Formats: sequence, C-alpha cells, structure tokens
Amino acid sequence: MAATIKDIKELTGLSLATISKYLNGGNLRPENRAKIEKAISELHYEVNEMARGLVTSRSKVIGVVVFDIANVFTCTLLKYLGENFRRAGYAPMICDSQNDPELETENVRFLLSKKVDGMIVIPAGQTAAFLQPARNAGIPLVLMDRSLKGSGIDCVKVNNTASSYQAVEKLYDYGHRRIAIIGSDLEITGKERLDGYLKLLEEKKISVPPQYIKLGHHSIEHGYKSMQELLKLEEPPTAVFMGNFEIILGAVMALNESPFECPSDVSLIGFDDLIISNLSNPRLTLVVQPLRELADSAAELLLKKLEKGESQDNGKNGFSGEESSAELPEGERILPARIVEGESIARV
Amino acid sequence: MAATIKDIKELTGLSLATISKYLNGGNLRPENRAKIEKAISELHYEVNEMARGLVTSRSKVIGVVVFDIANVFTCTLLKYLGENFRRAGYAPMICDSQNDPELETENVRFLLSKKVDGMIVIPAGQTAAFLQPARNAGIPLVLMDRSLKGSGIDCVKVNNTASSYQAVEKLYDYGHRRIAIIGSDLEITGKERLDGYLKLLEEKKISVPPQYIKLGHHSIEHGYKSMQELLKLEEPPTAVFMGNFEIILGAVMALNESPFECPSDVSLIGFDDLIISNLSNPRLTLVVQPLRELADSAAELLLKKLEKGESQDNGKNGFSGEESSAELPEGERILPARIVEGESIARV
DNA sequence: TGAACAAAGCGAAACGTTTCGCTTTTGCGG
DNA sequence: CCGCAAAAGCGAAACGTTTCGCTTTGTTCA
Repeated sequence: MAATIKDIKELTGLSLATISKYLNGGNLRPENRAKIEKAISELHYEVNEMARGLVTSRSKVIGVVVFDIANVFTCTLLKYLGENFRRAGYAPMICDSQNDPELETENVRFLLSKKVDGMIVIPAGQTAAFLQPARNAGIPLVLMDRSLKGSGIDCVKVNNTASSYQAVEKLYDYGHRRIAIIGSDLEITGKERLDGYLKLLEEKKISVPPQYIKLGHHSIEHGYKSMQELLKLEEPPTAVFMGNFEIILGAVMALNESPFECPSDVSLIGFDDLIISNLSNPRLTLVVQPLRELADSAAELLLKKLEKGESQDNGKNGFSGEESSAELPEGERILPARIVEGESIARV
Repeated sequence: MAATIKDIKELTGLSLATISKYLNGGNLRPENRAKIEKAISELHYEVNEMARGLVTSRSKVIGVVVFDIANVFTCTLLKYLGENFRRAGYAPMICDSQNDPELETENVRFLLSKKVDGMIVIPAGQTAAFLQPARNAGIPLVLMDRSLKGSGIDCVKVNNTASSYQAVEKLYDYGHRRIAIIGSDLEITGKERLDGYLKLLEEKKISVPPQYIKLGHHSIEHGYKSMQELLKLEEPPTAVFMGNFEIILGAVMALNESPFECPSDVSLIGFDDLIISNLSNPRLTLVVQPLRELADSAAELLLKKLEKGESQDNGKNGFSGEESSAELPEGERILPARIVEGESIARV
C-alpha cells in the first residue's frame, strides 16, 4: 500500500543505498537529490520506522511510565517531557500504571518489547524490582519525583524535606505553634514531606498532640476527613500543612463546609499545584514544584545518556563534576521548590 | 544483546516456524511447548515488536493526537483511552499539539511514520486538511470532542448545544433573566455551547445587552477579565454561564476578589470538570461531560474499525443500525452531559 | 594531459520476525 | 500391525530499511 524506498528506486533509477543516504542526510549530487525529492512527494513516501528500527535497533521512542496519568502534576510533566523529546527527535510512549505495581511491572515489559531506547519512570511502587528487565536490557533509565533507595538509578526530584521544612517554618514565623499536618507516610514523597515537618518541630522544640499528625493516603477523602477531625478537636490547630494536591482539595472542602474561616481561624499552607490556589478564597499560600525544570532536567539527563550510549548498569551515573549535588548515592538531581504567597496565613 | 528467536532455536532445536507458532498461540506438543517456555525464561526473551511489525505491517500502536495534553479533560480521557487500548493489546502513542495546528500536522506525519494502526484525534484546528495523510494511508480515524464539519470522519462527543441549553434553562427556571455568558466562538466546542445559550434566550424571548456576551479564548484570562467587566456594568447579570474549565477558573477568581458574593449577588453555572467544584465555596453547579463514556465509546469505535480492517475512506462510517443517532452526516456519536448540583444558583 | 584522490553511487547482506507450502510425525480404527 | 487423516514441525522467502566494502565518476593540480 504505502510507498517504499524501492518505489523510489524505480522512479529515479538510483540505488537503494543512495536513497537511504539521502534519507539520512548524506551527500548527493544536486540532480539526484532533486529526483529523489520529486519521487518522494509524488509517492507520498514516509520512512517506515519499523524497518529502520529493525536494522538500527533504535526505535527513537522513549518509554514513559507514570504512576497515574490523570492528574495535573503528571500531565504537566508529560507535556514538558514531550516537548524536550520531540525536539531531540524522540517520541514518548506513555504508559499509565494506575497506582498498581503489577500494572507497572507489565508496563515495563511492554515498553521493552516495543524496543524503546530509554525510559522515564515515575514509580508507583517503592522497590526497583519491576525495573530489572529494563536494566537487563541495558537501556538508560531516569526516575522522576520519587527515588528508589539503593537502586542506583538516577532520579530528578524536588527537595521535599527542605521545602516542607520551609513551609512549616513560615507558619512558625507567623507565630503559629499549634501546627498540624495532613500527609502521608505510605510513599516516598509523602514521607519526605513529613520529615520536613517533624524536623522543624524538633528544631524549634515544639511539641504537638499526636492527633495533629494525620497520615493516610494521598487522597481527597483523607484530606477531607482529617480536616474535619482536626476542627473537631478541643484545641484545634491554628495552622495546617497539607501534603499534596488531593489532600488540599479535600481539606479545603471540609473547611469550606465548616464554620471555621481561613485564615482567621485556621491558617493553611499546601504543597503542590499552583492552579488551585486561584480558585480558593482566600488564595492559598503554596509550595510549588518547578515542573518545567524537573522535566527539562530529566529529559536532558536521559538524552545525554542516550547519546553516550550509556547503559544503566555501568556504574557511573551521568552526573558530571560541575553538578552541585555531589556525593549523592543514587545520582539524584534535586531541585528547589518555591513558595508562592497567598493570603491563607494569619499572624497570631 | 537481547535474545532472539534464533537463540531459542539453538536452545531447543526447534525451527523458527514452530517457535513463531508458539508465540502466536498455535498448537504444539506439550514437551515442545515446555522446552520453549524454559528457553524463553532462561534467555529473558521478549518479542521484538519492530521485526514483527515489519512483517505483519501492524504495529499494535494507536496514535493519539490531542490539542493540549496539560489539562484535566485531556488527561482523564487519555487515562480511559489507555485502559481500553491496553485491554485490546494496543498501546497508545500520545502526541501533544500544544494548540498549534502546525505541530498538529507534524504530529500526524510523525505517527504515520511510526506506522500506527489507527488514530484518535482531538483536533486543535478547525479543518480536516491535516488528517489527509492519515486518510491516504487508509488507517481508521476517530475524532473526539470536536467534529470537523464536512470531513466525513467519525466523531464521539458531547451534545454541547443541548447541554448548555439545559444549563441556561436551569438559571431561567430559578427565575434569572439577566443571564450572561463567558465563552468562546473561536472553536467548535465553544461555538456549540454558545448556540445553546442563544437558543434558550431566543425561545424564552429574553433579550440581553450585548455586553452580557463575552467571547474570547478558552483561557483563565478571558474568564477573569470578563467577570470583572460583567460585575462593573451598571446592571450586572444575576447569573453567569461559564463555557469551560479555564473560564470558570478565571471567573471565580475575579468574583472572589470582588465584593460580590455567590450565589446571593451572582449565580453561577459552569461547563466541565467536576473536581473544581469541590474547591469553590459555595460549590458550583456544573454541566459535567461523561468522560469515561466518551473514551470508552471512541475506543470501541476505533477498535471495531481496526478489527474489520475498515479504512477511513471506504464510505460506511462504522455505526450499526441500533445506534440511536441515525442520519448524522459525519457519523457522530453524541453523548449526553449531566448536570451536577451545587449551591451556586439562587432563586430570584 | 594525466595521475591521484575525493566524492558519489552501488550491490548485497543483515536485522528478527511471520507465513506459505510442504514434509514428517502422531494417533487411531480396523 | 497397517494405513490414513490430522496434527505438528520445517525451510525458505519476505517485510523495508541501513551499512559495509567496493567501484565508478568527478575534480584538482602538477
């Protein structure tokens, strides 16, 4: 059906090798170049990437495995990643793990059978076992957002602990001492953010009742219920730190339905997602992740490895000397999050 | 590097043909089956889909071209589409057009060179020209959300006009007569929603000042500015219909910053996106698109075509007789949106 | 003018599968 | 135990490229 290089051969009288050379940017005599171009446009010829891939054993496809595709965090990242890869001549093939480690494992196998040249992974699970087939295949790998401890796989992420420390510190600086957290200890990102909260409490020698520490899933329900419970306490917190987007959503919802007002009764600071702050009244003060930089950095790192033909398992981690964060065991690139001011924090 | 079928041949002593038969589910003697399975797991063999695709000329990849990937509407759809395709043994390859018709054109070419078996397209532009190469290639095509008039390409979408009619009717039923719209006439979806609004006004014989009709881009800015302007009018509207997610975002933001209150001063109803209504106070009443059904329906339609080996240009449009919406020129599947009640509409 | 060298073009093999048509093996009934 | 049909297995060609090593053509300078 579709035209092939052989059809061009017929039309031009040139050899396959010459036409291939043209397709891959070699030198040709102008007249031959013209002949080929004419034939290509007449035949609507398009390179068959499957045939090309078979012989070059490079597919120019990058597998992207995300823990959950249907959220703003992920799809914004996907957008930026896509831009980067396209610019470099690669296409992303995106697989959604739906927060299911089994599906995640299958996704990796699947992409491998598609012979992707490399992978970007935002893991759903906590162990690196599911990536073993990819490591065996020797293709470069870059994690995003969540590192897998001890795996030795490079990761580009945000300094969760330091950023949440800063967030809570801001509450502290505004005079708050009864500070609660709604967060998670079920996955890495949540744990790291919890650590920041605990660290500040410890350093400032604040102690809070255990009911102030609400841990559960990163879900709207958890945020909603936890906020309700916090507000029901005899001595409710004067400020709440919310660990991610879904939690913010649920918590703000609960607060809106309660007689409490923000910030006069309760001050709020949240982690993640700029856009929602526009909707809430008053505007939320947030810790926002630099998504653009996160994606650019991860893409750059993977492309660099691809270029070098560097495989995942050959020891070195792709960071050159000038990288500030030296000495990190897995080769982590850690970017700072920034605080975006709203009006959701009151002085006490 | 990676194991091939030939390695299995060595290990088992069987022929390539037999091994291929195994891989494709043919009948083998149990002992041979066992041999092959042993070899496969020893060698970590994975089928090379490029080689397979070259000979079968089917890639088992479906191209998905979206006008913009970084929004909840699109990525929710992607999630559901992905589930459907994976279940049927296909993988989606997603391209983001970034609202740029040129990039959209390039995306189609790109996917074609990857030899995708079919395409799902949520178009950025308004004409079907960019799809011509795909039609020439004879692969099945399904549009989503936005039909391309006169193109003859099937489309799965929501009944925008009827739904926005209903939305505005609800305002009318609550006694509102000074009803404004913040929407768009720059693309199909927006136009159709505008039509619903205008239709109700006409049928109920209401006339509104032209300043009540705010048309522009589907952007936060447009929503924000328009709401500001509406509120500044000598006779501001008592109710506002907001045409999509970004507009809602901007409009609610402007309202929150103003002295006006919802719903006592201004009633609101919006089109799209359930999740945001949880954040706003009071909760918004919304017209919500059935994203799951939209995706399921589009996937089913495309898979059916794929199965039939039906190409886009062979006349019939893939709808069987039992489909309710007969006689639609381009083969449209139109699904109803539903109204989700909030507390953002007051009686006047 | 011709030697020497660079540039351009060529033929054939290779990539890892599937598939076609044929041969061999198996199992069954008589 | 034989014969036969059905089942299983086989070899080779094909898919559409790239690439290697070689040959031809063109160019330059003595």
